[in-house]
Amino acid sequence: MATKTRTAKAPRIPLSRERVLRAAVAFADQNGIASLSMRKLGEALGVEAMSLYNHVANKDQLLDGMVDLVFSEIELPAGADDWKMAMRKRAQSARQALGHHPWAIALMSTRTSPGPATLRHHDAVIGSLRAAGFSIGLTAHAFSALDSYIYGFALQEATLPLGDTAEETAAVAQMMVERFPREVFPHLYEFTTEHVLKPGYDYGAEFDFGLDLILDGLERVRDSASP
Amino acid sequence: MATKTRTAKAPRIPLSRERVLRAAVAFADQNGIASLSMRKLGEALGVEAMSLYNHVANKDQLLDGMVDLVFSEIELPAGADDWKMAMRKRAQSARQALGHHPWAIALMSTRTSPGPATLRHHDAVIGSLRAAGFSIGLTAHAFSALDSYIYGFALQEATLPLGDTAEETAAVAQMMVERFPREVFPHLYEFTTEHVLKPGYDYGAEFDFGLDLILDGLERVRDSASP
DNA sequence: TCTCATTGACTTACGATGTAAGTATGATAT
DNA sequence: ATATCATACTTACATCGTAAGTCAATGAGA
Repeated sequence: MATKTRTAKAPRIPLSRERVLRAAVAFADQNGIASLSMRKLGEALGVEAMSLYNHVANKDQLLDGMVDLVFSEIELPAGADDWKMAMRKRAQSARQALGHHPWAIALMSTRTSPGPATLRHHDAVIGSLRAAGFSIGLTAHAFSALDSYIYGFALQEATLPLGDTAEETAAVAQMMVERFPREVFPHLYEFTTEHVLKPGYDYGAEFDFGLDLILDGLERVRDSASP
Repeated sequence: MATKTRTAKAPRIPLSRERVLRAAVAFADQNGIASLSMRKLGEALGVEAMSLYNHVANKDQLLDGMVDLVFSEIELPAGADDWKMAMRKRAQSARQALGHHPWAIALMSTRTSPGPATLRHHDAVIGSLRAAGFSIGLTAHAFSALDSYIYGFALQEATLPLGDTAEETAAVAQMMVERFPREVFPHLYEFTTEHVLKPGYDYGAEFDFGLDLILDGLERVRDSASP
């Protein structure tokens, strides 16, 4: 009876804010953000719910930290690339990160205090544009347009019911045809049956089209502003 | 002792799905979506929580209905306008509706079954583009680009802490300068202090810039595709 | 080596939440 | 007057976030 309780257990890696946040992200990825509770997160970490409060002030701060962790996954614009390539890469990286964590978009829209990774990301984006000769005003335009597009696209992607496999697509098609009666929504009907549900269609591919539209437009505006 | 209980009360307007949804939207507008509960919504309607379940299947369906109600506020593209004007008007109307109900963006990203008003909106947008000579494929591009931008902008606007009044702005400025140390985030620092926090700046005005970027780009693509 | 402060995990408890199940009431139809 | 039916109310339960208090392990100073 050397020690009293809980002996012979695993040596117990101590918790940390980092570990808590990573576990929360993994949990939300698997089970959805709606079913993330402090108790279940504790369970996933082999710990009681209240222990988590030693590392995050409350659940809201946990959610803040999760969003920031997702932002930290986004590639910063590389100084080596020209601005267009740098923006394209970081946009695609952002889409990828938000695609891996579809719950992040919902969180972003309710949380108003950005974390350090988010701020670093924004700082790098602004720096990249400024270095490419964008005036402050035009940088604001570009930043707003690009980020709106990126987040909005991620939102639509998260919302779209289109599955990955062929069976999923078929099931979705069935549901859509039922919900979009040809007489009531003729254009939507044609659009989905003739295009979106056709075998080769991949909504993700739409991303680059809109992105290039914005990038080309920005380039044109920049060049016409400072000849 | 003619009747037994609850006599002499107001004649009691009966509940309806419509009335429940409208009350829910009003509640969320005033108190935020996070504090909307079935009990509080019932209270706002002078009714017990469980009575609401006679008109909505569960809370999720209530949220679905709320999103659809917001969509019903968005102006449909008018057939009389040329496509660009029609798209501009509906985009501005959408931004306005989402601005009035900032919680809607968060809901949109978690709800995958669009309601009738949402479908009607999409049908009208697709119809407007098709009528303007956009091919189905280009309509998909346009739809994706425009809606991504619109929702993303609304998301950013909902997230941005910038207040409306001068005092609010000052308070935000104070907070930002503290959180954005010049040495750590030099570009962000310059950007906020030199531009965003300057008296005349209004983030909402950025909307039209990006919108026109996309609309002009779409027009160019359409005209070069079918000469 | 012993002592003791500190850290971080555990226990208990409370009010609030979504909603299943059952009950009562008032309006309408016969 | 009676029966039917829609709709509101009551009760109950599992789960939630988290305040407050307890207890054990750790590391420093003597």
